[in-house]
Formats: sequence, structure tokens, C-alpha cells
Amino acid sequence: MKVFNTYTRRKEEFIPVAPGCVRMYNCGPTVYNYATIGNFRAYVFADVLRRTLEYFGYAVTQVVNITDVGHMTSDADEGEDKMAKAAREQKKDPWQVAAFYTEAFFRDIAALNIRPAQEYPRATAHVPEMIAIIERLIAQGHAYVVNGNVYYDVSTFPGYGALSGNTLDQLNAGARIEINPEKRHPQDFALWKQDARHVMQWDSPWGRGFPGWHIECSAMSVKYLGEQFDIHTGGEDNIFPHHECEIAQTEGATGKRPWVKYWMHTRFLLVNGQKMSKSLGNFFTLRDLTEKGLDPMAIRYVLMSTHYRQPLNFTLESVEAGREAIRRLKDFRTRLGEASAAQDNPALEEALEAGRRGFEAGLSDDLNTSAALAALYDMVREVNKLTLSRADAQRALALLERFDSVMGVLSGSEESLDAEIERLIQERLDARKRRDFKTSDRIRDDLKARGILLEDSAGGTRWKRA
RNA sequence: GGCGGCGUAGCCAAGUGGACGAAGGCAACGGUUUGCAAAACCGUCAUACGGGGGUUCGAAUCCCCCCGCCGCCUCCA
Repeated sequence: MKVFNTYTRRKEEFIPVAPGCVRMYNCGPTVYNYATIGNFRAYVFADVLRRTLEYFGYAVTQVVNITDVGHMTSDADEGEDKMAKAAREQKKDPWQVAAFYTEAFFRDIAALNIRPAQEYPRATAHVPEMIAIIERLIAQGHAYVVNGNVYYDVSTFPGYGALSGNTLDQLNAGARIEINPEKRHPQDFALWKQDARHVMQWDSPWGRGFPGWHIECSAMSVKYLGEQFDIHTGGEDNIFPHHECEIAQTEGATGKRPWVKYWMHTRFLLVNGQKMSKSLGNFFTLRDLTEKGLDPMAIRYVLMSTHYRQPLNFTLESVEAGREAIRRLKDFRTRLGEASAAQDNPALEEALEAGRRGFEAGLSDDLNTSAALAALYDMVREVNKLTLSRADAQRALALLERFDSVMGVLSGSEESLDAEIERLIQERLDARKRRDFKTSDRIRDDLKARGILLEDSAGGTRWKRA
């Protein structure tokens, strides 16, 4: 399997630190509001990556952080923090805000069929670990204390800028924030801050304050995954400064390099070809979309069917296309369930094998889900041409299930019909036996109006929801 | 101002020098099948890859210019 490593800017063969095991950290939500469809692109990507690694036989340990410490709303190290702002606006205390949106996040990822990670560490529960790392950084000469604030001295870490491609010179040239006189270098960043206005405060060796913006991910990833692990993911906007600073912190504290072997970042999502923004009216949370009647599985399909390093243009039409594509796969599954030929079909093996090869080749090539799906649909078409036995169908179904262990779009509760609809379907069957097509068509139309579609096949009548 | 990316049919989207006479999905239109439908299958649907130059025996793929969109340069997935 090859993956594109942001750090080296090329596709590399994926070789885990420990054979057979993958340890992965995904940058998770800041829980001061509902996550947007753009956020979910990154989470669905991480989920598909995890599922792909499991498909290929790796045991994956996945950690997703929950950022429940407020970061600042403004560019500089001042202003109101986001948790405080949300709390004020919602007339709640910040801890309630965090709890509320953390719960919303878990409901949303469940709706998108995102598999639960092993750990969801919350930043507020790991302040002692953050303090411990900061102390190590101070001891190693990577950090300094000024007036109860602790800053990272970027000049002590030669690799600073390697991930993003920035150099300190360039950053200085592009600096748009006011220089903080406490800092030795403009690019130094805060590890621990004091500010009486901040609503969440903890005691520390440097006085009462709160942790800096990047330290939580260093502390929590090391705690749960060790000082060196395989994969770290996030949105492309995390590359700088967030991930850049994390590397400086973690490698500076542990002295071990590389902290993370493969960095993988998702591109941004556009809505109707434009950046998602409230003023354009194209700013969507998951619940905004489901309230419009869109199926979360169709949304997942759209998010996972475009290669993660390409811009994704999210449109309502694309969600409809996703819904219909899922329906095609489910119809395929239904037809397989009805297979009843007396003899096995010798042509099946080749069709399945070609599908499997294509699907795996796509995933192996830096998670090229578009290519993998194309192979799947080619296989569906080939298999649909064949007359299959029960045993044949079982083999095809098993492969489809295996593919869906990566896609995650076909699962869904088995639906049932109420007794009245069951009765109408039977009534229609009786009418058809009498060749009373007027009655049978009327019943079919009635049920269609109620969202139940009927299809007559050789084996009988089947139904599905519109 | 500096750095990086994208622009492929009505829509979504692979492909990044020769098997492209451009995957796949959705939509649409013809046909087979069906009592009629649906599903399924077959066929049609980009002489064309934002526009213009150039390199090459050969370019959607490389180079240059232009247009549009997006990201980063200490809030952001």
C-alpha cells in the first residue's frame, strides 16, 4: 500500500513502525459548535483509511482528540476564547457547551457510520500530561518562561518548517500579527498562557493559566500511541501551524525522530464550487442536511467517493447521485439473494477476481477510492449478466460485504413493513394471479405514493423504500 | 506581498507523457426483457480534458502566459 506523505511530499510505501500494527492519530473536533460537512470530510477520510488498513489485515489503534479547551477567536494571543464566546451566546458555562457538542459529535459520526476509535481523549482531562511535556521542553532548553507564560523557542528546533515547507525567514516576511514583546522570536508559540479573562484555568508550575493551542495533541498522542507512531491525519489547514508546532513540541521533548512516520491531510470541501461560508448560505452541518431529508449514508458516499487529496465539490445533486449509487449496490445485493440456478457458473470466479484486484489496487494507491469504486461497479455489471447458483451468490455477497467493510455505505437496519402494507402486497399478488391488472396496478400506485416500491421478478414480488 | 493546489461530459469524478479511439457513478435518450412497470442487460451521450502558445515522433498529462476557483502565511477539517 502506498500513501502520500505530506512531510516528504511524495507517495511512499506504507511500512508500519511495528509489523502488522498501525497506530493512528486523527485531529478531531473543537466542541464549541456543531461540526460541518467540511469537518466530516476529514473524519470520513480517517475512517476509510482505518477501514482500509483493517481490510489489508492490520490491527489499527486509532485515537481521535476532542478539543474542549477554548482557543482564541482572534489571530493574536488575545481576545475571547471560542468556548467562552459560545458559552456567552448560548447562556451556558463552557463545560456544558463542550459536553453538548461532544455528544452531538458522537451522534453525527454514528449517523455517518464512522467506526468508533479506541480512544477519544479530551484536552481538559489531560492538562497534567501537557504540563509534563512543557516541563520536559523547558528542561531541554526548547522553551522559556516569561511572566508566567511559557513559549517554545523555534530557533532551537532546526526542523521547524519542514512539514509545511515554510522557513523562518519566509514566515517573518509574511508575518501579519503584531510582535509579542515577550517572545524571543516572532514565530515562538505559546505552550502555557496566563490570562485572567480565560474561562477555563488550571494550576501549573508557572501559575494559574491554560494550555497553548498545540500542546494537547502532543501530550495525548504520546500518552495513547507512544513516542513514535505511524499516521497522523487532519485537514490541510492543520499543516501549519498546528502540525508544524506539534512536531517541534513532541520531537523536542522526546528527542525521538520521527514522531510521526506518515502525515496525511485532506483537501478542503467546496459547496457548489464555493468555499463554505455563512454569508453564501452554503454552510452546512450534518443535521442541516438530514433535516432536508438527505440520507447520511448518501452523504458518506459523496465524502468517500472523491480522492481525499482532491478538492471535493459537494452539491445536492451529488448527494442524490450517491443515494442512487447505493441503491444500485443494494439492488445488486437483493438480486444475489434471489439466485437459484441449479449449477454453479464457472464465469463467476473471473468476474469476482477482477473486481477484487481492481478494488484493492485502487485502495492501495494512496486510497484512490474513485478507482476502487469503478472496479466495484465493473464487477457488479459483469456479475449481473450471469445466472448464479446459491453458492455462487454467497461468494459474491461475501465479497460485496468485504468491500463494504471499507465503504461502509450498505449497512443499515433491516426494515420491516407494517401489517396493512403486507396485506396490500398479498392482495395485489392475488389480483395478478387472476390477471386483474387494474386492481394490481392500483395497489402498486397506492403503495408508491406511500413510499413503497414494488418490483415483480421471476421469484415473486419484492419491495423497497423510495 | 510570499508559498502551494485545482479547473475533465448536464452533474459528481478517476486518469498526470504512448494500451486515452478519456474509467466509474448519477441524470437523459433508444432497445431487450416485463401483462404494464421496476430491476437487470445492450446501445447512445466529451474529435475532447478552463483559454492561448510551446516542447515532443506522441500531451488531459511537461513548459510559458492568461482566466477562474481553493488552501496556508499563528481561529479553522
